[in-house]
Amino acid sequence: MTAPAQATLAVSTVIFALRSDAESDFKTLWLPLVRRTREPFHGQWALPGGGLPAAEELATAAARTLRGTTGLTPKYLEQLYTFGDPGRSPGGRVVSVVYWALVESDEAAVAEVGDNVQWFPADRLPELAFDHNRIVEYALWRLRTKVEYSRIAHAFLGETFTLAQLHDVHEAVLQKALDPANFRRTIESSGTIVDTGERVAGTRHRPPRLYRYNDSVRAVDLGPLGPSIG
Amino acid sequence: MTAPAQATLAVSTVIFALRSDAESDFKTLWLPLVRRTREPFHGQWALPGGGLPAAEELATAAARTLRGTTGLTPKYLEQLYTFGDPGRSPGGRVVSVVYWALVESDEAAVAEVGDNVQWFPADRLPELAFDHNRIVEYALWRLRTKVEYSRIAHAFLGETFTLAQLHDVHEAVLQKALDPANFRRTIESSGTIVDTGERVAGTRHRPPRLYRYNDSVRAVDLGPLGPSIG
DNA sequence: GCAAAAGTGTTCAATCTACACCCATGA
DNA sequence: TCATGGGTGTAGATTGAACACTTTTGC
Repeated sequence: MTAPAQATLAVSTVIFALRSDAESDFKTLWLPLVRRTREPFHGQWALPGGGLPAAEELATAAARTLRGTTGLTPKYLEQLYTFGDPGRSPGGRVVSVVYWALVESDEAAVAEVGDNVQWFPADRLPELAFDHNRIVEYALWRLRTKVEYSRIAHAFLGETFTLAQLHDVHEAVLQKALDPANFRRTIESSGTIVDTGERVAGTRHRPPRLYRYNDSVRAVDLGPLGPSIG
Repeated sequence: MTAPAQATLAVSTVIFALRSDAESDFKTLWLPLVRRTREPFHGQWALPGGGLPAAEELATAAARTLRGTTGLTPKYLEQLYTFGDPGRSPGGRVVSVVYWALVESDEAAVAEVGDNVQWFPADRLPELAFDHNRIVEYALWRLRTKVEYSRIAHAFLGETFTLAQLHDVHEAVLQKALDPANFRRTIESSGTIVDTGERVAGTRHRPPRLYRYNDSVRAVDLGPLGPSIG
């Protein structure tokens, strides 16, 4: 008997950014997809990714893919799940280690990047190649769950940010209104942000404080594996 | 240039059971390890597992390994993490998809199984092969975290159980005392267990009720991927 | 002063925690 | 009837949601 071919190993990444959306009061989640240039699923949209180079870390491969697709660097990157059903890829088994990432929401970067890369709103995706629709749904669930108990929303923002901006990010991700007063107290008492002492000038109302993320609490978000994940 | 060999895919499983322990008031967590019969790490203890057969589901491979090692069937099985550092295995890269499982704590089954399989207390392990000590630590963290917000502890018990038994499992996993009165109310109001109407006779005190796990809430434990995982 | 958003205070209800106490059985 | 664990009640503390209110700026 002939030994069946070993499964192929691939790394894919679900990349989230926030963007203003004409169809919604909230900002909404967007993600970049790449058009497949060969079979199977030729011409359909798929998650960015590819085979795993022999000497590359899994997380590094995910970050490289992300940079190659969007030109951006992930502000947050975490392993999501490994999908390996024998039938998920017609024509040869592929086991995909999937990561999910948050990137800073620069409006310019979320524009069209090229013919074969395009950003889509996460809740209005076309039919994707392979089982990628299911993967994105799971990534969305993880993002929404984690935003509630962890403090990762700042990854959508720049180095410093106002509480109102962070508030808007939480609202956009969770798709529900959050009381600004209670939100402020919850975040402040969590110790995850630090007052920079600066304020934003030039608004036509009371100038808000600028905060910075407190790096010393990051490890908690990921559990024991945290420190080793970029 | 020669293309470097593709990484090898393996599936390993961290298997937890509860067992009485002379050195502790609580029951403690034990897990089975297998002695390696070849290099690398020849003679050292390692997590049960092996290469992924070409046509086998990941979770099925984990369950098969579990059965082969312990003769038991998992009451709970979930993917833990995929470990793929290029340097984690001397002599050829191995990417390991690791599962964790809970099995019913039959004292007999947790006895010595053979020369090359042995159960160890989870917090007093020898130095294991590869990065397996780190993997077990992560699995322990996941188990303890998940017992608090999910209701998986019943997987250590039989079909029916008393609240005192479930209480003892929680105490053993979390390694701290839990008020029996409050524990009862928390579990009862969660809707995860159902009163069978039966009681345990023959105790020399008030006979406790027997409960059964409520299957209809299981899906919540695993999120959107739940239903497809055995 | 006025509009607008920043930021604070306060109330009420829900939940958690600790612990007192009653119940049902075997010996 | 007593010892033992099963099971219930309840007061106080903590947390969370709702919303009125005060502050600080630009115009």
